[in-house]
Amino acid sequence: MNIENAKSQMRKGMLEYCVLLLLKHRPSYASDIIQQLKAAELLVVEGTLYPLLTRLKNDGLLCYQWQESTQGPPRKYYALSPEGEKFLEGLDASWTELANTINYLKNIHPKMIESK
Amino acid sequence: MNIENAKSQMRKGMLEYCVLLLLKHRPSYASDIIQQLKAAELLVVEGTLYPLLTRLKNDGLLCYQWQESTQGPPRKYYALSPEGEKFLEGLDASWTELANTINYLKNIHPKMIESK
DNA sequence: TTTTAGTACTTTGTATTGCAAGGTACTAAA
DNA sequence: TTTAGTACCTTGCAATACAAAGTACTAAAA
Repeated sequence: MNIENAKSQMRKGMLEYCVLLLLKHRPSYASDIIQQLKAAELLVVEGTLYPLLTRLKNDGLLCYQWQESTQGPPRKYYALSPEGEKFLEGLDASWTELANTINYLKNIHPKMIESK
Repeated sequence: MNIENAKSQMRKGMLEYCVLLLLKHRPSYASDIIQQLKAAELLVVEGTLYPLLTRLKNDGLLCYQWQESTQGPPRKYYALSPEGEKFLEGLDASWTELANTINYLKNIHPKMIESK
């Protein structure tokens, strides 16, 4: 077990949330999403993102539109569906809950040690 | 895809961090850890925790000691090894980074939409 | 024309790991 | 001797991140 693996594990599950957050603000295509996440210091690769987008689309959370590009093959622009927006609200709540839990665990008062 | 599954995915990778955080403050045995995490509103089950503890021990991050119990079978108390403490510091950094990333994504200014 | 480079989407195979379910074993009370 | 409580452990399945390889379109270079 190395720290990189651990970080990768941490990203798991968060990716879905991050992608939905991005798409809420701007419909994007896969390569664009990867660039945006990279800018936010979250590394993702194609083999991770494409299946994720397909999954979210199959679940009705995303829809897409093909769009011509002046420099290369056409792009698949994904955007949140109404269900996707609702789902994202749920994830927002889950994220807040998880962040609270971790902050709580990080701040367990040293007293707990003595109470043992 | 339902919200429960998504929440479960979010917990992935965080569990390891949470368990190490708990053990930093107090050596504990598995059932105790489950109770503590439950109190922090993070659900974990035996089938998840036991393999996790074994993994962390095999990686040299945890060590344990058997201890008699007055009411039942003996308990395996786990505690952080020196490597485990270092590892936890790395996870602290990763967590902070991830939390920053997500907060950044949550607060992307609407201007980004126009700048496209 | 053919080749090369760039961009973009997709699939396959592997490894990790959360979790449900079932199992073992010890203690103590009914 | 049976039942209940506590604790540890294992097996099998499903989800999914990722590496790697593949397809296809455009445009510029040879």
